[in-house]
Amino acid sequence: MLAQDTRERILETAQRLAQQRGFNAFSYADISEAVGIRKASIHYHFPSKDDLELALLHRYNQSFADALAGIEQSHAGSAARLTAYAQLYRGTLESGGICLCGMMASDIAALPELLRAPLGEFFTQQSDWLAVQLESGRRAGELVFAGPAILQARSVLATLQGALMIAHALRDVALFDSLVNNLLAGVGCR
Amino acid sequence: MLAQDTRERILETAQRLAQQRGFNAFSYADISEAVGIRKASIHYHFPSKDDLELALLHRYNQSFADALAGIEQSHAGSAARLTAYAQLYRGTLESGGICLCGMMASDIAALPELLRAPLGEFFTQQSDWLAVQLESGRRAGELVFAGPAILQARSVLATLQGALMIAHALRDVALFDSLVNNLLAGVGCR
DNA sequence: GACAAACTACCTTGTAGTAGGTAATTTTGA
DNA sequence: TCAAAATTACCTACTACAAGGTAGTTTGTC
Repeated sequence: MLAQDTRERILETAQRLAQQRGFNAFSYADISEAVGIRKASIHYHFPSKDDLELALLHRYNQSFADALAGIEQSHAGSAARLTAYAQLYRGTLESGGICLCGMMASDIAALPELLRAPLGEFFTQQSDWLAVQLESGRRAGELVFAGPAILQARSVLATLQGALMIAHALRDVALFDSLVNNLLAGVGCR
Repeated sequence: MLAQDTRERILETAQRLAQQRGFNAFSYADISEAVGIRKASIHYHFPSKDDLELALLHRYNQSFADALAGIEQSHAGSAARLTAYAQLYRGTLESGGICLCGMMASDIAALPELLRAPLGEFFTQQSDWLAVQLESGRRAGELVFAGPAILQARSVLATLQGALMIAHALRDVALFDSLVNNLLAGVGCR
């Protein structure tokens, strides 16, 4: 088995566990069992848990950047793009977790300081992208909302994160869907 | 010292730590140090951590019920009541934490099953109260929004929880304030 | 032979929880 | 009424276990 393969499987497992349970509720032993290697071998790839968590965040930011680019390529209108964006979150909900960065935001006070920067980047990245979509949608007459697009973007992000968290706790995907519908209707999506 | 006193101080400390760090990031040792009694004495009041966490949730639900009654008594209009409601969350943010139930929602998969019911009650309690305020505000011509009040109420709750979480992670109270302003403006509050 | 990637075997610390004891207070019954 | 019995609220000292992490070794591949 290739090294990159194992490294990737460790990251995948760690991400899944972190999104499902939280950053202080998964262990090297959990990963070890799921991946099928010994605990010490994980330390070979990620010497400390801090290293693993940092890699997790960077990977997540990158995968979201890719997903945003994918949405822009496959969806033309702003309304369609926002809808597709919400589906990204719905996916994590269906696999039993919340947004990795939402989870990290909750757990931040119990995590190493060096995770703050990439976490901040995530929220900035998402808000900025949403603001671009909202603004261009408004200019095209496709969307309707008041005030600065960046403020509306942050509000959309907060609502999605909150909806994800609540729907996760109540194990109610339909609740998430209805909140997303309401949210999109609020910016003029038909 | 009275027993009720010690019990209460344990609960206060545990709540603060849970809101700041999360349910899997505070220990009996942490509480022991803060309260000034031995670890074993906490087990006298709360035999298991499950017992403590359950008591924490019940206490939180009760304190929120009291707070809602207080708002109804001290604030007349729906807009004023919604504003006061948002300030409840702002308080926890300023003391370095998020909503206890928001934190528990994130951590739910790593927590005992018996906490699900009281957690669900919290979200129902809050949504229902918000729906009453929204509906009566709309009838009085004080508020403006489309669709069922209960859906709008859940949306408001999700946004507040999400805003709290993000502002907590970024340590940015001003961000929370701007999101609250935007949220209230969205239902027609002036 | 050199290196990467895994292994076994261990260490230290921190975790919830238990056993048993003690001093002070409260309850009980002749 | 007042001593015996029970209860409360704490303590010291411990257990069992799981956590992250380390040292040194083996295995397989260029």
